Amino acid sequence: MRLSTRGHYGLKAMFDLALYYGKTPVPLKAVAGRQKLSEHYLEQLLAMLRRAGLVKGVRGARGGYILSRQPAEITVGDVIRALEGPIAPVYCVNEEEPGDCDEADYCIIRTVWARVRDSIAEVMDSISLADMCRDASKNPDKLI
Amino acid sequence: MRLSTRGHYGLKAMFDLALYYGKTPVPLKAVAGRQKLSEHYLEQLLAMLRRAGLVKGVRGARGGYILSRQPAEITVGDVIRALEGPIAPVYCVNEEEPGDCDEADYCIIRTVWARVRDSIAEVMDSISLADMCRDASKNPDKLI
DNA sequence: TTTAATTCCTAGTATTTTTATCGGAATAAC
DNA sequence: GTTATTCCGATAAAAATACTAGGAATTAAA
Repeated sequence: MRLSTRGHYGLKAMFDLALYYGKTPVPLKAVAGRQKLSEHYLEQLLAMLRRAGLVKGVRGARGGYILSRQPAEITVGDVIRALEGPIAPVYCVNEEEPGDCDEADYCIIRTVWARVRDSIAEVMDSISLADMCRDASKNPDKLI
Repeated sequence: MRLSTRGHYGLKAMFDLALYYGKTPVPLKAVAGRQKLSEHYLEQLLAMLRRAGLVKGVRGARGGYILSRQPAEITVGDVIRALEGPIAPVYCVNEEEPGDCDEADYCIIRTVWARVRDSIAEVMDSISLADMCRDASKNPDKLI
């Protein structure tokens, strides 16, 4: 039950952008520097987030990235789905197009994974970037 | 957020053993045949489950595997931890020995993953093999 | 109009993890 | 002693992950 670094780094980046929401675009380099991530790698993650409609890129000097919606309108679930695909502990309980357990046997197992999936989705969908910023402002140590 | 096939196959095997609990040992070949899994691969999973103390191997002719505790005493969480390691969406919120996010920054992220972890663990720890057998007996179609 | 800062794009590659496969030794029932 | 089985260690193939590299396109500002 591991997230890949895509999800982890991607959420860091989105949180970073949320903290700067409403200001000038944030250059990739700034995010990568603060989060100590490879620029090139992070760039790919931001491309995925852009294609998913979660961020916008502003090209040219003084460009950077900005969230395409308000932080309150973007959840952890949005970010993770953009980077890791639909939430699904196993293929047969995929949120979008559940693969078919060709044999209809043993599907008690499937109900277990469905409960796990729902529980993950519920948590992720209930936390917005704005929630995270609010928590951060209560603990200044944890700010950037 | 994917489980590897180890967890998926392993839970299938444990459920299979639970359905035969109290009877003669179940040979690997029988489990593999019913679940349509590679014998050799399943053997490795059962070795992991044995080392974790969840099953016992009975060697020799008429041997096989049996659960080492009653199905009510074994949860999905036990099985998954034995096969996939401690539940942890990311290394820094590992259930057992959380890796240290050397930089103390951005750890709002960590609280998010901790909530995800707890929610997964809560579901997995609340479902026992006995619960699954009970559900199965209500839906005879889903029995072996 | 040049320069510098930046996103955007495509491709490649090294590493790690996953998913097996193989062959045989040890054990025990019949 | 034969057969059915677990147990063990090694290896290999496949897939995913995590990154690296280089350069084209775009834009602000000097």
